[in-house]
Amino acid sequence: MGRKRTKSGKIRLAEVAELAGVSPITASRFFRNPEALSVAKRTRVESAARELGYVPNLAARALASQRTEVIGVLIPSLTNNVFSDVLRGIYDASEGGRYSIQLSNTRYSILQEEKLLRLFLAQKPAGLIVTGIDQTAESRTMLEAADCPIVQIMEIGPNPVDMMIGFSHYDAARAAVAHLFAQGCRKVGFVGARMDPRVQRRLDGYVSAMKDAGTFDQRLIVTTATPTSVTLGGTLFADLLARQPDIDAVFCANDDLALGVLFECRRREIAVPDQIAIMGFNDLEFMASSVPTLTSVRTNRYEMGKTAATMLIDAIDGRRPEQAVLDLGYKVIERQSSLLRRPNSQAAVSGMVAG
Amino acid sequence: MGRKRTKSGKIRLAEVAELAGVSPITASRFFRNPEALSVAKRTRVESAARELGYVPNLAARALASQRTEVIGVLIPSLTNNVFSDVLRGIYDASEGGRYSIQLSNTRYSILQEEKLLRLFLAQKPAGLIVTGIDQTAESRTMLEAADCPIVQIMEIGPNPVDMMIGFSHYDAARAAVAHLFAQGCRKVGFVGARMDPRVQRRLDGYVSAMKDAGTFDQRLIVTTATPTSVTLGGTLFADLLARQPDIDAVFCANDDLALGVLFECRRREIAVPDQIAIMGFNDLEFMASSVPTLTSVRTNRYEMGKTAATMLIDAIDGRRPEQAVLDLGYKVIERQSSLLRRPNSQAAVSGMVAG
DNA sequence: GAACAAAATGATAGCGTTACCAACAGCTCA
DNA sequence: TGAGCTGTTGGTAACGCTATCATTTTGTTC
Repeated sequence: MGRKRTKSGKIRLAEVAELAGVSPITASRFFRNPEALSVAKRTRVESAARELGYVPNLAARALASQRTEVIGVLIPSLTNNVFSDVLRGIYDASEGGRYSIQLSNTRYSILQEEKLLRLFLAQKPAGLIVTGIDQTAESRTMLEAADCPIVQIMEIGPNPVDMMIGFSHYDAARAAVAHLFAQGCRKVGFVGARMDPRVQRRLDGYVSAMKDAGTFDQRLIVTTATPTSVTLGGTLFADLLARQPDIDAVFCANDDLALGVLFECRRREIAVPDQIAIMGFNDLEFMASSVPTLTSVRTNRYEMGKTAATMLIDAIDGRRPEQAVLDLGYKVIERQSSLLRRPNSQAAVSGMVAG
Repeated sequence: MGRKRTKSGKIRLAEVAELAGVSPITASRFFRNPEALSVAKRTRVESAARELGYVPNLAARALASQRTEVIGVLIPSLTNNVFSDVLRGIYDASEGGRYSIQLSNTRYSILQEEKLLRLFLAQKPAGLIVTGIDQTAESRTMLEAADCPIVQIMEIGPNPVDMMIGFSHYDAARAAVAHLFAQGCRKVGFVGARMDPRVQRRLDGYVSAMKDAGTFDQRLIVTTATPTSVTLGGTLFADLLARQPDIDAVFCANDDLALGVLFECRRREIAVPDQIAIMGFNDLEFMASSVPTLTSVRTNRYEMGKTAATMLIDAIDGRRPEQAVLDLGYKVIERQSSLLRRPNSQAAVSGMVAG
């Protein structure tokens, strides 16, 4: 009896095996572990597959092998530029490989995250990338019980579930404030929105640096749970000014806010940096382009995503990374908006950088 | 013989059926079409499933039913704000439903798109969302042969593959230029980057409007294939100025470029809008916040994504939309950067809006 | 060249679900 | 009363692949 196609005319593994003159299971091995075949059969299966245009059926593979080739990614927001850079890194690293990315956004809610986690884990993903270190106890338990590699991204902290890549937002904020102090600023305001755990830790870093310098004042802090935006930066800054007209610098929890502050200064004809210095966080592209250019803390977001996905895939394939926790560091990028007393200093203050 | 669990301890449909006292196939029907069961059995299956914490095995379902519950989404870029808004709409619309989103980015390459399309179609997706109307002939053939609903997003044009949702970039650009003319501008420059098909059509709209007014001059156009950025806006504007110092307006193909132009004007102490009017495209959030505020053309990106996904899911479930092509229109948002002779006019010029 | 180990290959039996068709109950209508 | 519906339920056989273990082939050693 000749080869029999499936109804839909699709090529199955059996057809490839028949053309190659091997058993289906040998053909199957070719796609999973080519080295296990003799060179002769390897070539035969390869050309048979190409000739027939064989495409493996992932559903059948998943059912038979009891695992999927899906990497789940949980991020808080699809809109935030910060995450789109990370995402790009993740997609770039996974491209061309056997694993596909399944993306979901938690909308900055750890309960939503827990729900999605449950959903993901039910599908037995090959690996998982989750944002941050502030999961619910229930999520934490699920993650620890999951039998797949997991990478926590965006920040580092104690007790990683598995692997971890990011940097210390606390330290980065301290470095930012230290830079402003070095420029001669004393009354440094803080403007923050959304106040997710990482922004909160930046605030903590700011508070500790201010306390160290003996210049801490609760009234210098303006925050809101509202999602961040450029417009909001202006609004919050206006609030801050109304309360504390004599501030000499503003540390913004992100660059959008910083841009909003800059615009608000322009509207009010406040000279930047002469009257007020401005500092952002993340170093988005536009920070180097504004007038004046805006000082920020550079974070390696693309690299973070790319490395996270690479580490994860390696771990899935049984190649555990040497160090499970990777600190990608940060770097204060000094620009016009904060250069006061030392206008010619263009040196950068770096955080710890691993790798 | 009692119920026998699978090795992994997972609950299968068979266990649910046994507890409910029905056959597996009846239990299966409960999850796909509850109305087909009698009320008694429906209740029994439902509580059995809940009691056992049953989660369907998607791989088995896909294998048996010969189709997946995956919606493929092909977009050119993960970084571009424009697409992140669209994506958010798509995810919001699909959330909680049975379909999951599989995202890939084509990096603005129609060859990459063709490759990804082939990959996607091999998995028999439930539906497909693709960006734009400029596929390769091969892609077009594959799309037309695909036995799933398809939505083309971002723009509208003739010969939809299936469904289509977007707006006319050509008309939107013409409306933008018309607004500038109405403000008394004559020498309107064009600044564009990346030059993907939609930007190209905006350029075409600009050219046609300029020709209609008899003010067209090839030297007023500065474009590059480089990815867009704020910094690039400044650079391109500088090129334009060097060539045509006497322009009185700039129409930017997107808002990032417009912001870059604004900064460059500030650097050169060019008064906006008095010396040069600026107009962007997309109306990103910061446009309303800059100094001066920036005129732009608002496009309904979130709604586009949300509606596209909703239409697609409806079509998958057999509820075809009344109209296969949806024009979401656009709206010129007049702001300070372009208000010259009629500084108090805040009226908006709208494009055709369907739905 | 026999004995053994290692590498390569194959046969069989599922993986958990749904498609397909058959069977049956309850109802309407003549 | 029974033919003919309609609505509901179940039995059987895939879906296309891989895990497991058995078997064959090849290589190595003395």
